[in-house]
Amino acid sequence: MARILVIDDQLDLVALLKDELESRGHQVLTALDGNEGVELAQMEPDLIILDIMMPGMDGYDVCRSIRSAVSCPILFLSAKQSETDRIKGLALGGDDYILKPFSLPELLARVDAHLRREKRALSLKLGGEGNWIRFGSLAINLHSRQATVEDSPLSLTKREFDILELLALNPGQVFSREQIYEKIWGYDADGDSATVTEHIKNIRAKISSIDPETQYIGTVWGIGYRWEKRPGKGDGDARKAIT
Amino acid sequence: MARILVIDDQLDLVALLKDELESRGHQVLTALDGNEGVELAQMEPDLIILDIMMPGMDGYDVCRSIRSAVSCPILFLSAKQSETDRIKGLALGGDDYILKPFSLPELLARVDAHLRREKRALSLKLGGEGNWIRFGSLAINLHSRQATVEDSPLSLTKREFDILELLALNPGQVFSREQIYEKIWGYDADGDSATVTEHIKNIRAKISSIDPETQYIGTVWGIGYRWEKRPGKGDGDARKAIT
DNA sequence: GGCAGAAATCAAGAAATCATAAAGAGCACT
DNA sequence: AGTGCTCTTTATGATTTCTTGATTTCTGCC
Repeated sequence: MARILVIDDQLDLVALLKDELESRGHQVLTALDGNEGVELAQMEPDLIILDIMMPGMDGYDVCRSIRSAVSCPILFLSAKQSETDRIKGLALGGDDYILKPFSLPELLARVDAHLRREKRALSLKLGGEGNWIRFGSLAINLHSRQATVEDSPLSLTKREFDILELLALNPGQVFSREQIYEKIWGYDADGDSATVTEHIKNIRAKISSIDPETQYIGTVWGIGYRWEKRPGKGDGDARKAIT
Repeated sequence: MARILVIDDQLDLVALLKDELESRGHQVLTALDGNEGVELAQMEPDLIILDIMMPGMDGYDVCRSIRSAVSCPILFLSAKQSETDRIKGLALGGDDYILKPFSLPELLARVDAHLRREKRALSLKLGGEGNWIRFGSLAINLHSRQATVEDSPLSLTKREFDILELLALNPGQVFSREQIYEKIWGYDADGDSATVTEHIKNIRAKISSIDPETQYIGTVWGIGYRWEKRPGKGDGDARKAIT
């Protein structure tokens, strides 16, 4: 469901949280110290649970160094009871501050609340239930997972929709096969990113069965694919036109 | 700054919060019971502080009835210490649960944290693309790996883009062929840096097909190439000027 | 003006990457 | 178990890009 990063030097606690969160269907990354945590924060987790008291780089340090790059909610975990500590944590860019020892159900509830909110904020931005997000002649409804081109419905499979969503929601941005694979299959999936190529082909085929004129998904040679904001026509060589 | 709705039947507490929040620049709406709260929630506040124990419609009821319509964060305020109450509040769509009596600075810090997060979530997704770096009439977008000269798109191959990026991001700095080769192909690549020459040629050709007037990439005789901060005109008299 | 070294140009072959097709594996639903 | 759909893998051919070496042009200097 979500990717959660747990950073804590207490092995037993990390194991407990990992178990519980995984049993709820989440993917859990764990780090046993601050440095490792900063590393793993690059994996774009959806939420971070961060212990404050750790040897070496403490939770505050970790938060400081990742906050600018990572926009997900950060939950501090700490035995520090003092009010100033709590305020410090929140002021540094934390989103919640949970006292140790904590109640596991409450922690889980808070995690859910944060994830739910993140999702809410996203869907607010992207349009709610009945809302279609439009990209030129493509329209996507994230809620019903439907897509249309020129108002004709596309019948996309799950993976195809995932890929289309990723590309269309980030118009213009280039994604390598590997990036696409990792984002959709998960960072630890083992498989060949060549399968991405195949899906791209199928998506293109489905789109062009409706609109053969326009090339929506562009190939960036040697790099990957991108959703063309201003799609090129026909057999698609914006390139030639330019050169 | 933000519009905050406070729903609580304790008049003194409401007044206190209103004062504090307003002194921090927020606009504060107040409601003294559940029904009034539901009414005011129509005003699209950015955040709601909601007491649980109120006569008549309690905080849970309020939350239930507005949650579907209001997407902003809801902070529960309650004297109920029990874990199940806290979990209930969070499960109903609340985003935080603060025990009474609370520390005012902490409450304010939490309010800030929630507002900050909301802002973060909104500004983030979708609407990126703004990452064009401009160098005079050249613009480069690292996300989409596109470059334009005088707003006309350049269609560059992978290596060409890499080289252009290296040069343009360090305007004025001279790079030898070997440096360019090493930076882009990797320190352990085996090959002839003469190929750099060829790519430079191609980049120049593509640029001058759009803007034949200006020389962007200068040759530093015996040394290498550099991006001209103040490009020389025409068929390359920049060179003389440089040497 | 002529010379040597450096850079630019050109063309063609080599290498890398992508598109396509086709077949096999996995999965859910009967 | 059988069917149908989706997903994955593999192989092949087509295309683009990169590289290389020969050749020409340019630069700085005598």
